[in-house]
Amino acid sequence: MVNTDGSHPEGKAAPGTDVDRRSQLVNAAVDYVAAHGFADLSLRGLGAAIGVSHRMLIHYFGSKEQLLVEIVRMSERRQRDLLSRFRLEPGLSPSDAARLLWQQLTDPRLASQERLFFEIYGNALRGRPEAAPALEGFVNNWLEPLVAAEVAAGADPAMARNRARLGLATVRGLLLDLLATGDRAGVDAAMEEFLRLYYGSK
Amino acid sequence: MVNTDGSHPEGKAAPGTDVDRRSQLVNAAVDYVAAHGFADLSLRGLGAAIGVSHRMLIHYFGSKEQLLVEIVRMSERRQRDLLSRFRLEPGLSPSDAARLLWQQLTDPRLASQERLFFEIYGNALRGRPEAAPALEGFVNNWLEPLVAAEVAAGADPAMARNRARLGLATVRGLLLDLLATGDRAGVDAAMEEFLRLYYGSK
DNA sequence: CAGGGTGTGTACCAATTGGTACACTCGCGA
DNA sequence: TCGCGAGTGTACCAATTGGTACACACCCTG
Repeated sequence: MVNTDGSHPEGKAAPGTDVDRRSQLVNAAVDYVAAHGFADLSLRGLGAAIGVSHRMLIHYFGSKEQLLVEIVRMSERRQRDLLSRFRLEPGLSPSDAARLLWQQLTDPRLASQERLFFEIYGNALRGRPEAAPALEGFVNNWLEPLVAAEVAAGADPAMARNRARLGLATVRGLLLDLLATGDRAGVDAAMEEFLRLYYGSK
Repeated sequence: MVNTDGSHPEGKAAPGTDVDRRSQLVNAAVDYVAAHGFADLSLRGLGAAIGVSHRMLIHYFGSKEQLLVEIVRMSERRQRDLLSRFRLEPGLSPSDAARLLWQQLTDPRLASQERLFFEIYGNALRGRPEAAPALEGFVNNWLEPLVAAEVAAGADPAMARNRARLGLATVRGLLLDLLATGDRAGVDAAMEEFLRLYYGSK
C-alpha cells in the first residue's frame, strides 16, 4: 500500500453509483457466503459466482478484509430485519407469540442464513477481526427487544432480563440442535416443553 | 497419490513407537488449535509451535485432512472424558448436580476448548468433511447420558428425552452467551432461573 | 468531435499453502 | 563391523491466494 491516506488506491471519493453497486455486490456476496461458507471464501470464487472478477471486488471494497466486514454487517442487518418483520400480531398470548416466532425461525429456507450466523459466531469467538465487532451484538441486540417483551407481558423487571437471556439461549441451543441433527420433531417437542415451563401453562 | 493401498506413502505398517508419537502430536495439536483456531491452521505454523517440521506432520498423518480428522476426534474424546469425570457425587439433588456441572463447564480454563467445540460445530455445519463425522455426536453423544439421568431422577420416560434435549440446548445457548459476552453474572442468573423452572424448586 | 474520468478485464506478482524428493543420522540385529 | 530401516531436516514444487499495473470500453460534458 503506497498512498498514505486511508482510502484504497482507486476511485477515491465514491460518486454515488458506486454505492448502489457496492450494496448490490454485498447482497450477492452474503447469499453466496450463506450457501458456501464464510471461512474459506476466496475473492476469485466469489467473483466467479456472482459475475464479477476478483479485481472488481478489490476495487469496490479495497481489501478482502473490508469485504468480509461488510458481509458480516449485512448479514446482521438481515437478521435484524427478520426480527423486526415479526411482532405484527397484537392479539396473541405470549406463549403463542413465542411459538409463532419459533416456527418462523425454523423455516428451512432460513437454514443457510442461520448456519452463516453460527459460523460468523465461531469466527468472532476466535478473534477474527472482521467478525469480532459482531460479538457484542450477538447477544445484546436480541436481548433488549426480548426484555421489553417480557416487561410488557408483565414480568418483574429484575426477572425480565434473566428470563429473556434464558429464552434467547434456549432458542439458539435448540436451533443448533436442529441444524446439526435435522430432527425437527424432536426439537419441536423440546421447545414445547420449554414453553410449558417458561409460560407456566400446562 | 501414487500408491494404491490406503496407507500414506512412507512408513507403511506403523511399528508402535509411531503410535505414541502420533498421539503425542495430536494432543499437542489440539492444544494449539484450541488456542489458535481451527479454520486457518497451517501445517507450518502448527509444526513450528509444537516443535516439528511440517514435513513430519505429513509423515505421521499422511495429509492435513487426516490430521484434522484426528484433531476433531481427539477433541471429542476430551469432551467426553470431561463428562465422564463428572457424576461422581452420589448424594446430590438433581438441581444441585446440574448446578455443579454448570460450574465446571464454565470454568475459564475450559473456555478455549469450548470455543474450539463451537468452531468445529460451525465447520461441520458447513460440510467440511473432516468435521462432519462429529455432527451426529454433537447432540446424541450428550443426549443419552442426560436422558438416563432424567429417567433415574424419576422423569416420565416419554418426557425424559424432551427434557434432556431442552437442558442440553439451554446449557449450550448460555455457554455461547458466556463466551461471547463474558458476562458471567448475567449468564449465571439466567441459569438459576432455568434451574428454578426445570426442577420446580422455588 | 475531443477528452477525461469511471468501470472493467487481462495479465501479472509475491507470499503462502499442502505435499514430495532426497539426503542424512541414529540405533539395532547379524 | 556392516547394513538397513525408521525418523528427520532441507530444499523444492505446483497451486492458490490477495493484491497491483496497465490497457481498453463506455459515457458524459465541453
